[in-house]
Amino acid sequence: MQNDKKAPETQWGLNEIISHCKEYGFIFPSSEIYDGLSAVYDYGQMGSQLKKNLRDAWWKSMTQLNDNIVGIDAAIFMHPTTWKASGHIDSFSDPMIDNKDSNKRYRVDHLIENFAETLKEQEAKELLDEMDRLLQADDLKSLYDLIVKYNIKCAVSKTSNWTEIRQFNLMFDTKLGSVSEEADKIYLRPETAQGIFANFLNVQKTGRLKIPFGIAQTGKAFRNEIVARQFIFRMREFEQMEMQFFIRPGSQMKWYEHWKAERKKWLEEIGIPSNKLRYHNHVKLAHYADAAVDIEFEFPFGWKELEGIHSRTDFDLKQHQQYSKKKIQYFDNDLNEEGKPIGNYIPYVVETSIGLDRLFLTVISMSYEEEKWLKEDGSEDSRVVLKIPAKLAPMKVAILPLLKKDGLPEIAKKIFDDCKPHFHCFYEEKDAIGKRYRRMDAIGTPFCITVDHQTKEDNTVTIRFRDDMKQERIKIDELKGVILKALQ
RNA sequence: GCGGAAGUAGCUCAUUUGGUAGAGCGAUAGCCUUCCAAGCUAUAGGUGGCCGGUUCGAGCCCGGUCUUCCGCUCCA
Repeated sequence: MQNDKKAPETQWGLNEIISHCKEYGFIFPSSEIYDGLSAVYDYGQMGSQLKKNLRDAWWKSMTQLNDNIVGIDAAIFMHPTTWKASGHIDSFSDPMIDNKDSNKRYRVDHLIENFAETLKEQEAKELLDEMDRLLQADDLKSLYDLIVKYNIKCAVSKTSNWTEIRQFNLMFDTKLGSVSEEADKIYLRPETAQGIFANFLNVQKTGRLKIPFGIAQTGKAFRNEIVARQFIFRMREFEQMEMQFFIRPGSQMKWYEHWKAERKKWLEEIGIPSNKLRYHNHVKLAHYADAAVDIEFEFPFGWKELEGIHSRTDFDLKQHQQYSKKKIQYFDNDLNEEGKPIGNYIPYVVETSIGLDRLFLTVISMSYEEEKWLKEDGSEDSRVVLKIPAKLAPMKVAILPLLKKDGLPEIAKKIFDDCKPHFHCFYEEKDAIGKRYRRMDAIGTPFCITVDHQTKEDNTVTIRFRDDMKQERIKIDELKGVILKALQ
C-alpha cells in the first residue's frame, strides 16, 4: 500500500511488520470485531510475553542492578490538583480554531499573536492583554468574538471563515464516584512521572534513601493525541518506563550526561544495533526542563524518539510543594567546604523516560527479516524470521519430534516437561519438520530441539539455531545448561 | 477535524456492461515422510464493512455511515 516507506536496503516496511505482528499473535487492532478503535492496540499471546520480557529487562536493570534506585507502582488515578501542579491542565490544553476554506487549523493564541505583530505596539499590547485575560478565563466565545472583531484572516485562504473555537486537551477525564452529579472530574494520567513526584517523601523516608537516588516505575499512561498514526508508535493508551533520579542542585549536568550515556548503553546491551541509535538534542525546551535529549531509533518510517532524558530541575517538586502546601525537602548531611551539613533543599531531577510500546516496535523492527536463498536443486527458498535477541524472545525453545511415530513424541514430551519450568517451551508434532522450523522462525524462537532416531540410541538431540539455521548434536543431559547459558 | 483512496474467507486476490461468490496460501483432522515451507485426502471458514435507496433481481449503480491508509493540522 501507499504507506510503505521502506528503508532503502530492505524490501519490507511498516506494513509488513504490522501484518506479521497480527498474523503471529503479537499485536491486534483493539476491538477489531467492532471495526476497531483508532490508535488503540492489543497485545496477543506472543506480544504480551515479549512486552513483559522488555519490561522485566528494564525493571531489573534499574532496580536490581542499581543499588540506589527503587521501584514503585502508583495508581493511574491521581488527585486532580496533581495536574494543576504539573502544568498539564494549563500548558497542554490549547484552544484551537479551523479555517473552513483552507482547512488549516490554528492554535488560537498563535493565530492572534501572529496577527498582533502586524499592529502598532500599543494596539498589539491591548489585543494580547485581552487575549490573555480571555484565555485565563476559558472564555472561548469571547475569544472567537475577538478574532471576528479584529477581522483576523487565515494566512492560506485569506478569509475569516472560521469554525467555533474548540478546546483541545490531551488528558482524558472521567468521574470519580458512582453518582455522576456529585462526582468530581479526575484525569487518566498522561505520564507516570507525577506518581513518583507525589510519592517522593513517602519513598525517601520509608526507604531511608540518600541523595542521589532514583525511583523507577512502569505503567500505562493516556494521551488524547490529535493524530495517532504509525502503528504502536503513537497510541492513545500506552506504557511508559520512567525513572526519576533525585540529585543535589547544581549537579544536574553531571547526572544528565551520566544517564544520557547509560541509557544508550543499555539499549545497545539488550541488542539494538548502535548504528540504529542516535542522540537528538532538544532546542526548544519544555517548561520544566533545562536540558533535554532524545535517543532516536531508525524505525521503518525514519528516525524517531525512543527514549527521552530530561533535566527537570526542581520544577516538579517545587510545584507540588506549592500546591500541596507540604514541605518537600531533603536534608543533606554531607559536609560542605566549611565542614557543615549542606542542609535542606528541594532536589533536582534527571528523568529517563522510554515508551515500552516504542521499545517493542524497535525490537520488532530490527528483528524482522525476509530471507531468500537458492536450494541445492536450484529452486528458491525463503523464510520470514524474527531475529529477536534470545533473552528477549517470547518463546525460547521448541521441542519437536522429527516424526510422529516410533516413540519419538514420547521422548520429546519428556524433554518438554523437563524444560518447561526453566524457560518458555513449545511442543509440536504436526507437519513436516521444515514447516515447524519456519513457524518458529516467524515468532522468533531462537532454539529448536529435534528428537530423531539417533536419540533412542545415544540420548542426543539436535539443537537448531534460528539465525543461521545451523544444527549441532548435543546430549539431552546438557540441554538445559546450554540453553540457559545462551539466554543470559 | 478537513481533503483524497480503499473495505469480498485468517492472509493475498478473482468474479470484465447488476442474475443469489471462487482460487491460492493458511488453519483443522488424517495419510505419507529419519532434518529445513509449497506430496495426498477430507473438513471448517463469507448475510461481499454497516444501513438505506433504485431494480423482478446488487458485491457490482446511488446516498449515508463506520473503519483503515495517504496528505494537512498538533505533538511536553
